[in-house]
Amino acid sequence: MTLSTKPLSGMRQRLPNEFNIEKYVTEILSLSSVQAGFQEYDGPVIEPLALFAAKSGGELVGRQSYCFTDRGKREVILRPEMTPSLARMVAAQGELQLPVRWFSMPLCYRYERPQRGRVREFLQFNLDILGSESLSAELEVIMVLQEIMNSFKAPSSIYKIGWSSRRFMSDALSRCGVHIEIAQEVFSAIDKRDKMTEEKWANFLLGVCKGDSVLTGKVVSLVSVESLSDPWLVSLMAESSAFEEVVKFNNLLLGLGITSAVFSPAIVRGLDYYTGIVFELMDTGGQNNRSLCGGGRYDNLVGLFGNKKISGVGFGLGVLTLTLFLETYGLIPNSVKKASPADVYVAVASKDAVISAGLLVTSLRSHGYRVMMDVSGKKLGKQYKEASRYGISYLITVDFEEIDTGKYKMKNLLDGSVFTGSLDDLIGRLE
RNA sequence: GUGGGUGUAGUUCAGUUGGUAGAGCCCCUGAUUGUGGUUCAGGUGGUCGCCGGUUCAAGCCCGGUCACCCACCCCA
Repeated sequence: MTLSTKPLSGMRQRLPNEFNIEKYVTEILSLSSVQAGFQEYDGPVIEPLALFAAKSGGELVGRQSYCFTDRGKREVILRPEMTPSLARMVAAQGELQLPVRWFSMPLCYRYERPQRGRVREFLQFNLDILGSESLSAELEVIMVLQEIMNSFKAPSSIYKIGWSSRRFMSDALSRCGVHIEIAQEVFSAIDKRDKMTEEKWANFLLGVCKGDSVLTGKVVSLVSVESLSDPWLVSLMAESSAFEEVVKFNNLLLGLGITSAVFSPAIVRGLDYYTGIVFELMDTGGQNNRSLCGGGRYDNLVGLFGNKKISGVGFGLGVLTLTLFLETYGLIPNSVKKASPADVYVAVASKDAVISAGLLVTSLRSHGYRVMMDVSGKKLGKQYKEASRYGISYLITVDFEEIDTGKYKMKNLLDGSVFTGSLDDLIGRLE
């Protein structure tokens, strides 16, 4: 019986070229975080099931997780997301200086059927601020997100950061007359709005509201609101602190000129632990239906581990979904897609020249160049071909003549020019 | 978990009303070339996903099964 050449469904396996692209993406994410004063952390891949059962949302743990009983009879789970682990880490550090600004690039696991932009093992960039209740924390996090998109040279026309507030929506819905018992269902219905036509959705909502057409009409107006100064909304939300917060946050965004951030009352977010401002990053072109990034404020997560009350705000961003987004808009530079593995290829003309070639290679490497030496033992023509296929710019041939004279022939494979000189000459010639 | 689609060479795909398998690219060899890129000549490579059925005959028709892709669900 022969083994399959494929990895398990949805599991990551990347060839060097694909790896290069992923590395380009993750490095920009890390760099943007570091530039904003965030520090990197990591946590365990395997966690107790209870950590997620408490707060993540039923479906995520119930149906979409890799969980099993380990040899010590513990119920464990391959982490489907990072935030609960983060909350525990912060809760455990009594002396931590708050607020903390941390980021991470964990592999996460979800047992779902794979499709475009969704696999079972995926990198999810996470960036959080814990221990600040100020709206500045939300603002800071969105500023970083904006800076990330700028670093990828993504024009603001191709994406938007939609945001809303859970607290505001709860308040607004109850002012519309939505009974607390169906509030959760209404939330979930609102979340589905983009998935169907307006008519269909209105009908669906009518069902959730148990046929109350007046109520349905109000909810429809609410999620259709485009401006925070909409008179109907302003009068509905009179003296609402949640509304004041939303208005204040909107002004902060306007003040900073973050125009890609748009108030969108229909954004709810699926994870149960979000409490305040929530946001997500979406492709406006419709090419990538999945949100690239989702986040918001969670107030009570750290409280699971004791009496401490620490509020946090942050987001998770799928490296795969982001990469797909960048690829559909041609934002992965060619230099990344076709990165050559070396600056110089050292061709070995005969077996007896190996030692001399090796010495040359060592010397060039010590000068900081990426140098590949032939290991095929094939004739020179083939070695040229290999170097050229790798996209390597320079090729140095080593043969008896070179060994005797100490002068090497270096060919520029891009323009075909040949240069002859000593090792020092060559180094001077390399960029 | 639900629905749709596709499985033929390393890869992208053709394959007629059923008659024993084809192309481009890649790869290999040789010639040409400024020792690689160009051009030319030649070549390797396939239990047609798997199992069963119909038939004189199945890549093609039928049933089953597996795998992958896409969408829903959920979410990154």
